[in-house]
Amino acid sequence: MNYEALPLYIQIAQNLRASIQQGVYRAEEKLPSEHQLSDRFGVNRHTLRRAIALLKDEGLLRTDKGRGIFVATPPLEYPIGKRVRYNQALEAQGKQGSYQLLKTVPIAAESEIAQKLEIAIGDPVVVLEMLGFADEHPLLLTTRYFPLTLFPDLVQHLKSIKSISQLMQEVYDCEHIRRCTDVSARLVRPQDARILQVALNQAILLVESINENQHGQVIEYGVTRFRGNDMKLVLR
Amino acid sequence: MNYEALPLYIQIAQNLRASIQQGVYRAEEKLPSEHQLSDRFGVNRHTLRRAIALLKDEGLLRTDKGRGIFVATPPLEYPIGKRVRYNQALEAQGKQGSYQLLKTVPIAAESEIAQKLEIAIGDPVVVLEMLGFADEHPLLLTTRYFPLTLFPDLVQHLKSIKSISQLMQEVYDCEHIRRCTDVSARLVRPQDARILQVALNQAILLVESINENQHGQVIEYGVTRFRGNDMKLVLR
DNA sequence: GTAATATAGTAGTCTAGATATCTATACAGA
DNA sequence: TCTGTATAGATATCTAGACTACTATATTAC
Repeated sequence: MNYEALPLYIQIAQNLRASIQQGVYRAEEKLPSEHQLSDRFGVNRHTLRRAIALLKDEGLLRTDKGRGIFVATPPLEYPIGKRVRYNQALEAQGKQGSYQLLKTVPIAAESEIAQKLEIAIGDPVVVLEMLGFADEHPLLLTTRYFPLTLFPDLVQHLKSIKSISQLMQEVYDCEHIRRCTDVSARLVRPQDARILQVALNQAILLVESINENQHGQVIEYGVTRFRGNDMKLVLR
Repeated sequence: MNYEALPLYIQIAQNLRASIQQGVYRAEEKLPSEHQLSDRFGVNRHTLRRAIALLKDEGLLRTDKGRGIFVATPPLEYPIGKRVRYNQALEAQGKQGSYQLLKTVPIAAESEIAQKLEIAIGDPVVVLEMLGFADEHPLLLTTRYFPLTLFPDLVQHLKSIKSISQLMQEVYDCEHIRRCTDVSARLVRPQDARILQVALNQAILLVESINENQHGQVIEYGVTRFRGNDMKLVLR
């Protein structure tokens, strides 16, 4: 029996992962091109690409079309405020924390998002990815979708305003009401594990929520991953 | 500008996603083989596989090497409301709920249990361990503590009655109302994994609940472990 | 009848190559 | 100086085919 016969693309991913962790390639540094790397490992370019895909999934690498493969920077870049009520779960416990905005991407709604937000497919939506802290420790990672038709210039406002709830209230005169919340348990995804600073093979709480305003319009669809051991949702 | 020029593998994923949501393929049903699907969509097998990979990532599909592509079973929904009705929730989704009583042990309450049940240390309590099924598949494992002072002869009645809620209602004239529910995520314990028939290193939902009767007396403290992938708590 | 074996069908891996699309740069022309 | 264009190099997508490993089933041997 050949115990070491892991697929090549996994072996290559392990090799590159080690190189990055050992500092052979530093943050934001450009790796050799796919062509060079596939030559170096003696595999086909497609096999190498599969290894790169794994590492992208883990959040270790990032690829820019036409530019190259880069080591991803650990996400500690755009803090936009402190002491924000970033979700009902923390509010329910009267806890507050801080968060960092990791990503702000405008997209066109594909079918699932459109359905959740009750808008048409293709309508403009902004995706936020936020990392929430409690006592300086990463606690949750949330991906939130807001319809841009209801909130024009949301991306602009995000740069200057501290709290999403506050922004909703003050700029758009919009309440932030929970319509529906689904809770399940999952194993942490590799890319989330790094950001949440938990080991692989840890359990997380997966909370899916839909929020609406005072007129019953859906204003947000969000998926939050809580560190399962640290977090206990309390329902009363 | 070509706005519709999404990559083929994304279009195919959307197509299949819609088919699943529309019930063209039902839970646990086998999809056509990769060969057949790539023929149908008129693309290469690799392109199709990429679409399948997307849907596997979303948890919509599952592939078994040598067998085929299958629609993953969507998680059961478990509404959390005031009343506690385990079987009704399942039956609402077309599942037959049933229970197996694994253990019935009368004990004297130690401090934690006494505190949760709001009784004195040493008071008589009965511990139930129950395995809950949905259509013959183990779904949850629950350990429940009932104060025997409120429910004399509970152990006797358990042998003849199927539903705890029903027993409470009919024998003790006692409502079964949710006071407090805590939800977190854990890795399954090895001994639970065997009973729940899940692999080790799987995530489970850990639900801790305290229930009271119509007079505000605590009648139950319970700890339930749900199969995380199969169950979704729904709060509305 | 049962167990071993052959066979067909399935998903997984890997190679090979073509084309598309995006980025950076150099260069020519206004 | 600015702008458009050509070009080289990069990633992204797609096709084609070979081979591996696993599963289910039918067939054969006993």
